Amino acid sequence: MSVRIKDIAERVNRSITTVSRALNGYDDVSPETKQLILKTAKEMGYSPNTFAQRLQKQQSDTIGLILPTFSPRFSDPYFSELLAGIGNKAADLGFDLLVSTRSPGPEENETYEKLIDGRRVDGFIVVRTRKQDQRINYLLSRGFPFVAFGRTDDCDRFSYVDEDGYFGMQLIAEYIAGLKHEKIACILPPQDLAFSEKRLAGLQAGLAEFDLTLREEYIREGDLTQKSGYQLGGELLDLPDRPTAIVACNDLMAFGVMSAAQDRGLVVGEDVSITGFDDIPMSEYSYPPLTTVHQPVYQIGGMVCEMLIRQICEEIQDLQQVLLKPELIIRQSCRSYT
Amino acid sequence: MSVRIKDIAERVNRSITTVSRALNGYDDVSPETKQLILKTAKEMGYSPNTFAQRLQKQQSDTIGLILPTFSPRFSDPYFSELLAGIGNKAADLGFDLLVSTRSPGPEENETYEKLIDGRRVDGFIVVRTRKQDQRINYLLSRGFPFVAFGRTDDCDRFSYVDEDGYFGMQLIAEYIAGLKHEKIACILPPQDLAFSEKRLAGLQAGLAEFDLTLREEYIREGDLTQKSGYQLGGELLDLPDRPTAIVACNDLMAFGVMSAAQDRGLVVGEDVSITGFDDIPMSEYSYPPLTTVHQPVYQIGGMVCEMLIRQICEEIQDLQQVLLKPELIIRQSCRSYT
DNA sequence: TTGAAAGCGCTAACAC
DNA sequence: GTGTTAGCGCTTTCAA
Repeated sequence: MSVRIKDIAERVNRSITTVSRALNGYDDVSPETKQLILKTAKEMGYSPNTFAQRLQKQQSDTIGLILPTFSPRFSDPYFSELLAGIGNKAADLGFDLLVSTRSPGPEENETYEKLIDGRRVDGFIVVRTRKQDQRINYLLSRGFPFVAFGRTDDCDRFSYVDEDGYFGMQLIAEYIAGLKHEKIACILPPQDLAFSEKRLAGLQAGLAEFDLTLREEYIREGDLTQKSGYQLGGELLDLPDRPTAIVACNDLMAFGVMSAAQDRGLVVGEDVSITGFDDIPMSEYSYPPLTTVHQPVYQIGGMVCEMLIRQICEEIQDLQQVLLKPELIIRQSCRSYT
Repeated sequence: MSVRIKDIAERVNRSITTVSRALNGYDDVSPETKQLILKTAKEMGYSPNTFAQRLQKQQSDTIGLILPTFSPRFSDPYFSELLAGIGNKAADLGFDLLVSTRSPGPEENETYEKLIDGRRVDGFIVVRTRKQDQRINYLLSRGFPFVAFGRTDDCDRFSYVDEDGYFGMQLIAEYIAGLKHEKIACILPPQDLAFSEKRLAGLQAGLAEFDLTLREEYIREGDLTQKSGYQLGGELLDLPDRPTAIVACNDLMAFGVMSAAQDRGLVVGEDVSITGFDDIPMSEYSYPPLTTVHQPVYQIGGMVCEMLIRQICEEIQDLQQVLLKPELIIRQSCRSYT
């Protein structure tokens, strides 16, 4: 039913080799033959069988992305944007994108293993890196190509793109401290994530410039969802000596905190100041609009993807390590403490 | 470097045929041989070359999903949840998921064509259906397997899962009308989308039960983003004879409308009532929490995926058409008009 | 119960 | 410039 190279060969009375060469643009085919072949191929509606090509070439022209889905309700605007960035770039460069969704854990590792063993992908993009990242260790141990979005505790052995979360939180800290807040609370990402301690450290460093420290009781650890922001923000706000500013380590949690504050009759940006991190589109339309740190997620997706593909094609050998300087986006969720 | 069936064959002194049969669980292999082969395969760390299998079997065990990304900043929590639903189900059933991201238009169609012609996928999941959907017409004309999430103007020729948006909007209408609102505005999805007119019709039908009609000047068409909700909601609120309730056709636009109202010093759920559609997680944490209609997107993703795979495997021949009854989720963004 | 051989559709080394 | 041939790794007839 579908046209093969052989069919074309028979039609033009040439060998399949010649057809193959013409199709692949080799120049050891006479112009006339080439013309003829190209023309008939088009007429017959030929298109190559991808799997035959891949089997022969021993490469899949496919990159893998395994999304860590924490909850069943994996509804994260951040990831859909990242996906678009990766997907569009991959398509531009002629690569397929194979996506798997697994929750972190042993099953996740098996998925990596399976894809490698079945030779189904040429490389991976690893997202949401952990401090000690078994996925990365595994990939490293097998010498399999990958690029990470994010660093780890030990990241001089692989290529990555990351945003400088330390610096980003420093900006937040300076901003909040500049607003004269002193009772500052923080809701951290899960501790095992690589960016968790960097953000905390940045916050502390920024605060230190103003001779401020973060009180132990003001630190909480969330899971990056609105729900946990709501819960932990509530706890913080119910403290006898309530913080006047709450720094959430991502926008989603910040929205949860806002909601908790509003439930308690507090006006966000008046009675309590709240900040986020990521600058997802929603943060421009929350009430009040959220002060946060921007991450160019779409572009990062594109960069990571391109780096990986170049690595696969061996256009680059060296490690590439990119650290982006984030930008503070001031909106209306904070005000000066008086 | 990687183990092939041939290597195992040599090791156990059997033909590759026998090895293949043992590995594939055929029962015309003696138990001992089978044991031996399985054992050595494991020892040698054998795993089959996917592309060789696929070439031979003439099927890809892969389903395709082409996400329509409207804006470069494709940040839609709805889709990440859908993706998780599809992805997890696909993995469970042993299928790969190939994801492409393209903005609607000619390029999008080429992507479908390319994947089919290269025999890279066995079927597609089509999302965000249009009234006249060229993607679906194309797939139908080629007789290529697919299942749609959503209907079209002419949808008795293919399998789909859809939520009954007509009914959903009826619920909204009845709720709003029951709250004594009369000046009710509506922000529709883009007209070319299939669910657009269904939602409008449902709204009108629900209103009609209360002898209410939708005024022409109160109808707007958005693009499903917060931004357009903000813009159009603003227009509506600036009307000399301002509506008292604004029905947005998805949650994201509803958030935009809320933000526009708040910018104008209006209290949402007091001065103006606002509703959404989808019930994305954010709608529970907006200020105020949003009254909306629930869509079980994760489950829908799973259903659609399973239907497609059954269709591919020819376990089902008949068309499957599922229409889900939605549920109204009442939160705090509306109040009785007095 | 096993094996030889053909073939899936393509590429490439080599010879002419 | 073109064709012959082998081979990518696997499955599956067919014959023994």
